[in-house]
Amino acid sequence: KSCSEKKHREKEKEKERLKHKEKQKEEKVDLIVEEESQKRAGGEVEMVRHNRDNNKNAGLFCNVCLCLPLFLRWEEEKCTDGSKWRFLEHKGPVFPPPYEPLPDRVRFHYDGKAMKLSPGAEEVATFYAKMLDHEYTTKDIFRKNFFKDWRKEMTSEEKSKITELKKCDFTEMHEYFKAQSEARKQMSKEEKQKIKEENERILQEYGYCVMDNHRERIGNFRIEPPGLFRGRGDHPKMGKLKRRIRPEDIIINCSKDSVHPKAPPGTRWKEVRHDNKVTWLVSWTEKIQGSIKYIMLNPSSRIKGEKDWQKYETARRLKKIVERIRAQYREDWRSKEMRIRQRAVALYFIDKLALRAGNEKDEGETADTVGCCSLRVEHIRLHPQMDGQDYVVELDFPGKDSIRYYNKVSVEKRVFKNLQLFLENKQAKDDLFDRLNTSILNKHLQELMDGLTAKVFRTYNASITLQQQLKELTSSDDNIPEKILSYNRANRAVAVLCNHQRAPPKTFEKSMHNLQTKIDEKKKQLSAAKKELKAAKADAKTLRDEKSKRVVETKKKAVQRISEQLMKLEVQATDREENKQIALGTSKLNYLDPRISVAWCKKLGVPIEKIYNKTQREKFAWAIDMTDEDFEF
DNA sequence: CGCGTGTATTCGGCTAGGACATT
DNA sequence: CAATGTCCTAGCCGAATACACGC
Repeated sequence: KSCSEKKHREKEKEKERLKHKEKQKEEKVDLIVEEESQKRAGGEVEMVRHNRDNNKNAGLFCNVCLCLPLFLRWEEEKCTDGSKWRFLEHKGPVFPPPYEPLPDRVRFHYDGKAMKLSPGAEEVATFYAKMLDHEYTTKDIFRKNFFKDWRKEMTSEEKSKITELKKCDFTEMHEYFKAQSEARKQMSKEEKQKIKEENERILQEYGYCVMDNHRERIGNFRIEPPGLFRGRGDHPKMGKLKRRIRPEDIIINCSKDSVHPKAPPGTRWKEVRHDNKVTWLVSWTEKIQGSIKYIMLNPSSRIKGEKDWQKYETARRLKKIVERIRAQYREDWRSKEMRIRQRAVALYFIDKLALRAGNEKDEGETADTVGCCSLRVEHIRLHPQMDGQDYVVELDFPGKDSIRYYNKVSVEKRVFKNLQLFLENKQAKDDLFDRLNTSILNKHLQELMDGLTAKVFRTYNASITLQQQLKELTSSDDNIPEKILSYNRANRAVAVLCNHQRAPPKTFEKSMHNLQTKIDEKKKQLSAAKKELKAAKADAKTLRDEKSKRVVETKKKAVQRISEQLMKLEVQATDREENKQIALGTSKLNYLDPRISVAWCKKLGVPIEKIYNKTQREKFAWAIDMTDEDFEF
């Protein structure tokens, strides 16, 4: 059933494409562009080796124009004046549904007594009730912040009654929501299908915009629903109320000459502006940190893809001069000036350890996390000698998202001596690099290379590591599962470098155990199959007829198949074990030049689908499209 | 062997956190 | 140089999907 539905959808899409293509032809855009691309194919643009007719990735092209490979299209449409688009039309954001008061039977209790809350107070109470079995609700700061904000939503009567959170009993509400989500799971197929269709309708209406001549997918077209703020780590604002966003809070950005999005009936937007120097479609101010939130396009869009491409091109430019930069910062370790020594040592950390830049943060407003430039004395320990190594630096600090960075590295003597110097006469809370911040560092980097900033080192080191590791680990003789294991190992080396950690999956032990059982069974199966093969061979030798020969062949094949399956399982087990606490996704999505992976796939005959799933292929369409097997980062 | 059902795994949405440019 | 604005990076978690299993 679902298969025929898929086909149907495909057909629909195809129809739409054709329609759009017709339109394009009418405007003669296709023709002009075609000629232009022929001209370029002559030489100028390095990457133009593309033959449209041979292209198997037709589905990757813009579904409006279907005219050109992405990167060529981008070339065509390039603007130099800093404007990000010429035309932008969209339908505005989708708001979350309004609050539905609880049925009367679901009661809130205060100090043991049932109590009906006013709708405003009740809504906020449900936010808390929904989180009851989350660790957050055990934290003092969370509870304190929640209670304070909740009281602001109460009527004066409620306010005078409800004075202590610990006398509040939300369990009935909690049970109610659990039952609700259970009921949702138990819904019939038809009901589920209906919901799916409705979501699809909303996606089609609000999930796309037209930017310049293309229909592009929007990233997050839904306004964030109200709830309780969940900061990460020890966030001083956790538990605060995130208010409902109203149309009056929202700024719309679109073309003057587009059909402007309509505010919901009886409301109006805060503002409609037409700023083509920015890429966002909708923005609002979030009241907890006072920061601005945006609705922007999906990673598959031109505007994101082009930027991504550019990011990797910058990293490749760094590759060309990185040795020179290294020579220089080594030189700077002996500078007369403290600020230069600090800059040079910090840059060494950023380069060698792939640390983030480390901007200052406002104390008290955010969790206490640091990066390179904001490291403090308490985050570093020096060991002239440790584990048989000289000059060991021990780093231990909370990084982005309060993920712990812990590492012991042996450094050069000069770095070590400098660090000792930086630490002299300082307290635990003092900055390690007191004469340095990200702005100073980036200003310096800018002078070394156009577009160079601290984060380019992270991108560069991640990508170059992947390329090296792939070269080192894979051989063309390996079979596909082995190649994929090697790819994952290369990917893993990068994730370790960038400190991309995850909590071990809750079911890790169990799933590992299951896999082991499967492996044991396979082994038994294999030895049985081998035995059978032997017997068959013996039969064939004595009987010498066609039939027994055929039996030998089938048994042979069975043995082969089973041993392949076994191998696959064993590889899978290794891969999973090694991946216990490491997240590969972040580096794959944000740090690894996709062209490295695409080239590797082509060279080794690995289908790209084994490396990138559908979303990833959409995001990296430009790379899949332009890269051939001898691409070098 | 196909089918429905329950369970493990993967995906992608969500939204916070950070880098860096601009004001 | 601090504040603001923009957009990229991040892990978590529920939903979707793949897979195993029994009939």
